[in-house]
Amino acid sequence: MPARQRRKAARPQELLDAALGLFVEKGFAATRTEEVAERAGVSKGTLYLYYPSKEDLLKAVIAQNISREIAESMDRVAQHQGGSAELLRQMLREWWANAGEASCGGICRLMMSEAGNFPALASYYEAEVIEPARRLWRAVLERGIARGEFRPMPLDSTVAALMAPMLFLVMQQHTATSCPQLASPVDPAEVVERIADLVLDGLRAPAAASRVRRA
Amino acid sequence: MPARQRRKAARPQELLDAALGLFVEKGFAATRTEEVAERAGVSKGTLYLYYPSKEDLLKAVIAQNISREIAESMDRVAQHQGGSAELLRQMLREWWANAGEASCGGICRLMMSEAGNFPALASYYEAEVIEPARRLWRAVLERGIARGEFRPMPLDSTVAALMAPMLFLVMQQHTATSCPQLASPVDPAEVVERIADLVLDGLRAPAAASRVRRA
Amino acid sequence: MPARQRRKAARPQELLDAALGLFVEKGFAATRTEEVAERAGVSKGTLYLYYPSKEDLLKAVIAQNISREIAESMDRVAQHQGGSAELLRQMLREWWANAGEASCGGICRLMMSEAGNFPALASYYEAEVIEPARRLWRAVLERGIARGEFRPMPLDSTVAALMAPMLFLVMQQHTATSCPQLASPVDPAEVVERIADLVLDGLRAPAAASRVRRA
Amino acid sequence: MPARQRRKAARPQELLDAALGLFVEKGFAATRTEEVAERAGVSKGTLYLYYPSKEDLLKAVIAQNISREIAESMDRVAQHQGGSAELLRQMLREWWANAGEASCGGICRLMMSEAGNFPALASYYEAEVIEPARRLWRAVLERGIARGEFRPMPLDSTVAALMAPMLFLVMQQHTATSCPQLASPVDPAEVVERIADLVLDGLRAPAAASRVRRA
DNA sequence: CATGAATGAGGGTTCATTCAT
DNA sequence: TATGAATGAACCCTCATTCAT
Repeated sequence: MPARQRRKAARPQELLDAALGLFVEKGFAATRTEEVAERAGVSKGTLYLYYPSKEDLLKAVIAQNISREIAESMDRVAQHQGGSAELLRQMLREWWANAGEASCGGICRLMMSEAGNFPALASYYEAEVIEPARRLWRAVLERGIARGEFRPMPLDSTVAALMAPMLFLVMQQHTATSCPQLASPVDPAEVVERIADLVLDGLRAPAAASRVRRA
Repeated sequence: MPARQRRKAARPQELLDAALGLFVEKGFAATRTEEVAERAGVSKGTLYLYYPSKEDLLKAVIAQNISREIAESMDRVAQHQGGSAELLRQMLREWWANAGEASCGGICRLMMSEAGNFPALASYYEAEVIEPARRLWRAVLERGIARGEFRPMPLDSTVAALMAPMLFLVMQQHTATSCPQLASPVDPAEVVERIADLVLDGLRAPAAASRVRRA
Repeated sequence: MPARQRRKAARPQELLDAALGLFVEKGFAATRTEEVAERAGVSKGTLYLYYPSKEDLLKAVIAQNISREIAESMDRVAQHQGGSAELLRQMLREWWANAGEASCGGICRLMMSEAGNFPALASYYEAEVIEPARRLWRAVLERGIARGEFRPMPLDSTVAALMAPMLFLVMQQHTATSCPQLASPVDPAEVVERIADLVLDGLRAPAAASRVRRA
Repeated sequence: MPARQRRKAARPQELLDAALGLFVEKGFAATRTEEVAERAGVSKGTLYLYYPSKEDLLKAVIAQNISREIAESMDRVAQHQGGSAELLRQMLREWWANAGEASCGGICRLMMSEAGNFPALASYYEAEVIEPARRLWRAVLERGIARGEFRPMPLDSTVAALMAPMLFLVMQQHTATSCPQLASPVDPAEVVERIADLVLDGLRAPAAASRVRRA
């Protein structure tokens, strides 16, 4: 494969990475297309060979980066053996590990800012990211209930109650990248553990809970 | 006071209200100064008689709107009589009532998007809003521990674990205003109750907790 | 009336005049909006206070300049007293006087180049300019036939045969403004007379013609 | 000659044909070089192997297409036997047949739009196309006068008066290709006949004309 | 010769900001 | 003080042209 073609094949991903970084750091509006091109090591015009507009670039950034991560998490959950409490704690940790450090958190933040200006993008995000994630968490809760490990509970509100703090943490983490003043004063990983401690007490089936406490 | 002067005295607040609404609906970058002036019922030029730039307007919006709400919440907590669990649940509800429906949620969202571009603003926000809020929650936890109602716990991470879901909910609520696709499928007030249920189980002192369960 | 308002009232016409001149000299695509603004004595941004886009500016240029001239010519024809041959000759002269020296010729030329790119504009031009002009010429011919001055004839094709050379002359004249190489080597006014002679009198050999003249 | 070389030899003409078609349909400015290449079945870069710039391509298009057609017409005239009136009518028809349906009309239109932006091209066009055409028409008139078929006349203005409507018709015809709204409502071929009738026969009232005819 | 990825100057358009009235 | 016409820097995007392969 000639060098030129190798470059061409790599371009879209290089541009997406550059765009992701800048959109997440500075916001969509505050990022100039020329900066994206520069960070990707190409000229302004080249960007437009791959993405027809700045908005399409944003769509591609979101489309590409998120669906994949969600899908991977779902796989891991499906294969879990063992207690549901441990599974849930692991999911919390894993989400943090993925989203907190990878791009996902930045994208959540981006969507929260830009959704109003790009309704089509918001619909896509809701359908491809948020809803699958909800199903993922719901599956874990149902598993726990079915196995008698979790007490019966209203599923939808519990799912929301579990996702909310995690989503905030990943957004906060990415905000801190470009704005250290707003960084969490405690290590977010520790907060994740604390969240797990708190909610697992509330989720456990009463019998199990008392047994644990007595131990 | 003649009507003209009353108008003049009210101008800054009218401009701030207009700016708050628009910044929160559309984002800072997507809001034009002319729109702000129009919503406030003045001309484009008049805006600049009161605020020297769009950025200064943003600062004033944040400065004005938040500190007040935080201060009011702190007052209510200081005056509470009764159980700490109930106090905490009430704080969660109250925050939701205030922030979810008033402007505070929109400002959180705004800060999360714009902090990177306005570091000075972020510092101000951290010092005047976030840190006081943390002190407020910490005070409640310390009260509960001191009264034997809550078990001993790592305070900082618990505060973060409590604030995170609430902050997410208010941001989500305000996102939904301009983007219905991203609205929560469950009533956020219900999610607040569910959060309270979950974390209070985890916070209660063991003795108290087991007593509750046995009952 | 304050000076500022007087300026504002005059702006649209100043911009239209500047745009007409430049579009006609250089063509639509080759004219930069900044040039139009400069010729009108304002800055680039000001143009957009009056016309929302370059294309709308072109529409306004055409709408404004032509309909008026056509309407005036129709008036003059309606009021003519005397022989139809002389009326027709006078119309040819007048069209040349108006169109050849005023803006109309430039606009014909502009339409011929740009019609394909702006179909809506072409429809407007056909309905508001071309068709009224056809009616004007047709009216003259019908008048002559009714009065026994002209022989019966196929009207539509005769109208086309009369308009064609005149339209060419005005376009040529305006081309010559920006391109002297293509100027007519004979005075177009003389060509107009010659056209009148030909169509009124024929190309026949002197013998036949002189017999006619003697009559 | 191997196929490859035949292809290579044909390239310039294929490019010129493609360019002619597009320039005439959309105008010079609105045609992208890539479109020309695509229509000619080559890549963008290849175009530049044959023509050093878009402008040079335009020059070649004009140079190539017109001179040839003019030359052919002149030949036919020189060989004509018979009456000058019939010769002239035949020339009108032939011009229409050639120019109206072939490329010449499009090029006239193109020159009229672009002459101002390309003075060198205009000079070339004047010298190679317009002036020879004038000589052609003048020769026909002189022939008629010499044979006593046409009355003496001012030659230059008569030539202009004859060419003007024909040039307009071919331009209009080509405008109609890309803009049906501006198409002539009468068949141009019919208009050509009418032009011939008029200029050969006059617009006079039947009385005058019949006297002539009787002679 | 042929390709097509890459370039970057240039132009249309927006909008925060100014200032004459 | 209030207005709103005017400004012009900045940005998105296009496309003629180049050049490594």
